[in-house]
Order: sequence, then C-alpha cells, then structure tokens
Amino acid sequence: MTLRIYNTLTRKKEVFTPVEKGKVKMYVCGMTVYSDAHIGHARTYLAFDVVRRYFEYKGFDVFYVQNITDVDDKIIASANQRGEDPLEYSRRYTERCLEALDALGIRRADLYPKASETIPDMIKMIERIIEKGYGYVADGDVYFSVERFPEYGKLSNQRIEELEAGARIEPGEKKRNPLDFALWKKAKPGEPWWESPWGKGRPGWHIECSTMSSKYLGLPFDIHGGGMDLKFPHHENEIAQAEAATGKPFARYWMHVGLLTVNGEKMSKSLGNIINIKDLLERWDAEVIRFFFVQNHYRSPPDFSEKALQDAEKSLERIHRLKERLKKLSEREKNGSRGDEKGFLSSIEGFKEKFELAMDDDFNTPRALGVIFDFIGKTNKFLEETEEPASEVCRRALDTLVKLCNVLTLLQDESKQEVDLNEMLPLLEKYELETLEISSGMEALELLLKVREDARAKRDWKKADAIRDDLQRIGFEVEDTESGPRWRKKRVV
RNA sequence: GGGCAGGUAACAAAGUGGCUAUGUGGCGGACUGCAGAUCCGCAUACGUGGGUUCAAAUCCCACCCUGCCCUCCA
Repeated sequence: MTLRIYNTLTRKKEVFTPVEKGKVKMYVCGMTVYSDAHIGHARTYLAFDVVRRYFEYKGFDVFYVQNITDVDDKIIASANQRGEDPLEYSRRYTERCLEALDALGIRRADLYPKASETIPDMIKMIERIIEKGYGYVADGDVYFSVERFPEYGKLSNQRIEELEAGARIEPGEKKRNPLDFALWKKAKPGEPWWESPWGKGRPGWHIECSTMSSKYLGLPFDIHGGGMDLKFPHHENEIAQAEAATGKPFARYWMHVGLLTVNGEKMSKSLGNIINIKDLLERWDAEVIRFFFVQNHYRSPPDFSEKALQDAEKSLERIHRLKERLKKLSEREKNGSRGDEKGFLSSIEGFKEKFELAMDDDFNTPRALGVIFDFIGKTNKFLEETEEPASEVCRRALDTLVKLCNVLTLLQDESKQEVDLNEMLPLLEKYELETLEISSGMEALELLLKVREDARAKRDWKKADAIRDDLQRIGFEVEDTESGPRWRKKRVV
C-alpha cells in the first residue's frame, strides 16, 4: 500500500519514498516564543502529529524535529518592554507554549532545538554561503543574494522578476536587491548578540531552520512542514540557503497546512481575535478541539467558531458511546453467540483497509473519520442483532476502534468516569437517603440508581424521572437498557 | 499586478466521469412507562453560462464570488 503526499514543490500528490528505508525524517517550523500558543499553532502541530502517528501506524520509524525560535525581534521587543532578559523571557514562554500543546493532547516532537543554541552552526553555514558567492557582507549585516540562486521561487512557483515588482524597498536598506534577505543582523544597542566573523550580531530568521534541519536530519531529509503562511518567503529562503551552502537538495516533500479563520475572519493581532489554547481549554475538552481539526483536511482552512466546537462535541459522543459499550461488553466473559460473528469480524478488516486507503491519500482525515463512523454504524447494528456477543469479538472491535481513532489523536485519554461525592450529596439529601454509610461518589450514584430502579418497579415514574433529571443536571446521563440502567458522565458547560 | 487555494444539501465536511460519503440537525418508523441510546427509512446537493461525452456535480473554456500569500505570522 502506497502513501501519497501532496508536495507543494511539485503541486502534485506523489508517492512517498523515504530517503532511508523504513524511516521518516521530518522537520516542522516551530513557534516563535514571545506569547502564548494559540489555536493556529494547535492546528498546525496537530496536523503534523497525525502525520507522524500515521507513519508510525504504518510501521515507519519517525524522527520528528521542531525548532524553537527564541531569538527574534518580537521577543526582544516584548522582553525589553517588561525589562526582562530576552533569553530568559523566551525560555519561560517555550515552556508555556509546549505545555499548552501538551494539554491539548498533541504529542511532542522528538527534538526541539533552539535557535539560541545553534548559533555556531548557523555562522558556519553563513560562511559557506558567502564562500560560494551567494552571500555578501554589508556593514556588519550579511545578506543572501537572491539573484545568484537561479532556482529561487521554485517552491512558491514565483519568478524573481514578478516578486521584485511587488517588493518594496525600505529607505536606508543595505540590500542590493529588495528580495535579498538577512542572514546575519548587526547588533543594535540593547539587543542580545553573539560574536561572529562580521562582528557582534544575531542570525536572521530563516537561517535557523536551514541549519537545524540539516544538522539534525542530514540532507536531503523527507518532510518539511509548516503553516501555509510560511511557504513564502520563509521556506523559499530555507531552500535557497541550505542548497546554496551544501550543494545538496534540501527537503523532498513540502507539506503546508491551511490557516484557520475565526468566525470567517483571519486570526490576527489587529483584529484582536487570537484565541489562545489555555483559555479555550477552560471551556472545551481537548479532544473536542482535536476532533474539530481532524474533521477538516489539513490543507484546507478550517473556520473556527463556538458552534463548530459544539458540533464536534456532539459527533464525538457517538464514538465515545460505542467505545464504552464495547468496553463493558468485552470485560464480561461470554464466548460465542448466535450472531454472525464471522461476518462481522471480517468486515472489521474491510474498514481498516478503507481507513488506510483514506489516510494513504494525502492524510485524508475527514474521509478516514467517515470510515470510522461507518464502522461504528456496522458495529452498533451487529450489537443490536446479536443477543450475547462474545467478549472476544467485542474486544477485537474495541481494539480496532481505538487503534484507528488513536491515529487521529482521538480516544487517547481514558475517559474520566469518576464520580465526585460532593456533587452527589445534595441529591442524597433531596431523596432523604442515609448518607452515613456512603463513602464515595460511586456508591452514592449507585444508591441513587437503585432507588430509581425501585421507583420504576413501583411504576412511580414521577420519582424515577426526577432522579434522572437531577442526575442529568449534574452531568450524568442515565439510560435504561434491558440489562439495567447505564450511565455516563458528560461535560457540563 | 503576480502566486496559491476554494465555491457541495439546514450546518460541517469528503469524494467521484455512470454505483449511499460521513457527522450533526430535520421528518417518519421500530424499541421504551417516558426519555435516551441504537437500528430502519425519508428529504434537502454539487457557484453561473457554454462545450466535450452515450453519460458531468466530476473533464475543457469563459464568467462571477470567497479566502490566503507577495511585510512579521503556524
């Protein structure tokens, strides 16, 4: 089975063949750590988390590098504003940002190299660029000469002349061509600096990615990714620098993630609609947010809104309900039944194949989700038709469901089905139940359910419904089934 | 001006030259004391105008509209 990836470089879907058999080396442009991580970051890093998970699912050994930009104009500006040391400031935000992504349930990359810790390597690369005639020094600054690199523009499919027409020249620029970009910037007063052959200064933004990716992955490496906004000029510049310096091809597959909008508008500082992850997690479950993203293809721009999350939450419920149902069924011991277990088991394999087909087609997560929902429908039907499904069969279905969902970052956390005693106490009182012997929330809930069952047995529907409604109000959904009441905890908004 | 994506039913979102995407919501049915869940069924689609074809929402052309990039941005 072959995996095909849409390569921005060729604007086509291409069959993925790794540089080194069985391995995937991927690099994704990381965060500039000057403020809290926002949902745009979440969108991108979640997309690549799914990419890496699917590669692992297929048996590849993945090495995933994501840089941290901790030397940058905005960081310096923010730090100076607060009278803080820029490097200390960025160190603090690095942790904050990574923790926000952790909280969202995005797995960490294997390595997070920092710009500030890779300066000597960057200097070496800049020296090589100058040696080979692609860079020039101008009063303590070093620039890359775009005209010297004939392939400039190959990623974004633009010609230098066209770009020049649209470019603007700042007064007092030391550049020879407006498209030239800084490899090294001369230090200004109050800025952090490093010694270099060109005097005190700091690296330009683009050079760090060329340096870190080639340092940790070697050239060429397999996948280079990032947000759509980085395609030009950042990624274009990365290619120019790395290929100019080494003479080797850089990254083989370029993947770009569609940028999200918020209520139909671009998310930007000027609009004041930046949603940061921590704020969002106070109101929404991490998995709901992940579901929302996975529902969209990584290349298309999702539109973020509260309604979209509400919809995502409802859809997710369907998956959780089946998971819990299967879990209970597979925990009890039943071998064999009257249902068509063989037919069901073989259909499971069919769903797996369809899932893989969808993911093999440029990580088509919405289609893969469709397959999962088909599988859910099929499984529910099987369970309806089968009186006592064998626990082994249920376990197999559960394993498949979890395995496929895990690739999409779903069902990765154990659902928190604990019961808080304090929540239950008012209800125990309301129904005048003895609280002395109750020592846990679970016992309290079970007592309430038992009382409700007694009421139902006496056809006291009023009381039974009242208990159900009260439990619903504190987030417990109660359903009556043939085998007794079934409950599950829901998020209370 | 140049580059890159899109316009699919109530909403979200895939896909395909002829065969149910899917989820949420709506309607009807089964089940239930009721509800819920679940199952079964139904409805509402492919921006506009041409063209190619036995057949196009899917290919081609034109047009309209939307978003993004060309300045820092995931």
